[in-house]
Amino acid sequence: MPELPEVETIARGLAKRISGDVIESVWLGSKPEPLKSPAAEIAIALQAKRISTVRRAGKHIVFDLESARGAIASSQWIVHLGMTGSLLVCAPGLELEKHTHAVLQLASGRELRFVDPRRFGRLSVIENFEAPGAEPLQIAFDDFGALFHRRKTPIKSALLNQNLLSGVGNIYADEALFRARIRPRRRASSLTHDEFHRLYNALKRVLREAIRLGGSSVSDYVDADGEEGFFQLKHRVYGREGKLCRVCKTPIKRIVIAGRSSHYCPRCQK
DNA sequence: ACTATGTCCTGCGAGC
DNA sequence: TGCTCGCAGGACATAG
Repeated sequence: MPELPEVETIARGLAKRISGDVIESVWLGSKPEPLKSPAAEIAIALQAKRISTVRRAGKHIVFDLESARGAIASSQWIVHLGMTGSLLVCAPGLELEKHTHAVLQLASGRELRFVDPRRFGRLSVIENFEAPGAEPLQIAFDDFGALFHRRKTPIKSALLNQNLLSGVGNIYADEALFRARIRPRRRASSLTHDEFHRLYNALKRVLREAIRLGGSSVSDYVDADGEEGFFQLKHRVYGREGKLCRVCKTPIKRIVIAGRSSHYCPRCQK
């Protein structure tokens, strides 16, 4: 469900609310595990650890942990929300929502819960985690171009490849391509220097604006405070098949690229 | 090495 | 009202 702006919003909300809190105990649902690391390993790694910070890396939420006694322990709890995962901070004893897979009891008395109906989300404990791809908001233009300009795959697929850029998903790929006036099926290698430049800038702008508005709430996304985002009001192509382009009034088209629905304006995008 | 396709899950809305 | 179908913001394994 969440892409970079949504994950950023969630991570900021969590950082604000639970930084400094200590994990007293851990419950992990059994079942087909949404776990990347073994359950016992995760439970042990989280137990009695202090959450020093919460931040985003690509689409991952990173909890930096340290020993509750202040000793250095550079392990990190990594949460990937998949499509439908959410992290909730709530009062203890509140009835467990269906599809709750993890509950952390915090020293402050609250609980941090991981809920994920579709179970595409993943939990793991790693040391020195790094997302494989580059951060779209950090990368320099030259590196951005170098990442893509030899690839024969559609530019849309390349944008979704997390090993290249980390954090771009289906909504923001479509929205950035519209703003850059580039069709999603274009081979990445066919883009001109000017087009790469437009795409680079469009992607940064769209991600920054989405973060400012708290992300896109298109189905059930809410941030750590239970608040919805507002960027869906700014979508120009995503989810607008058949509706009129906000720029030229041509109906927006929907096609499938690499199994993902892709939206574009046949007149504005070349 | 790079690229396209299928699969993992549950829930929801559209259409009949 | 109740059923089936198609679709969903992600990422991986597998096949070509």
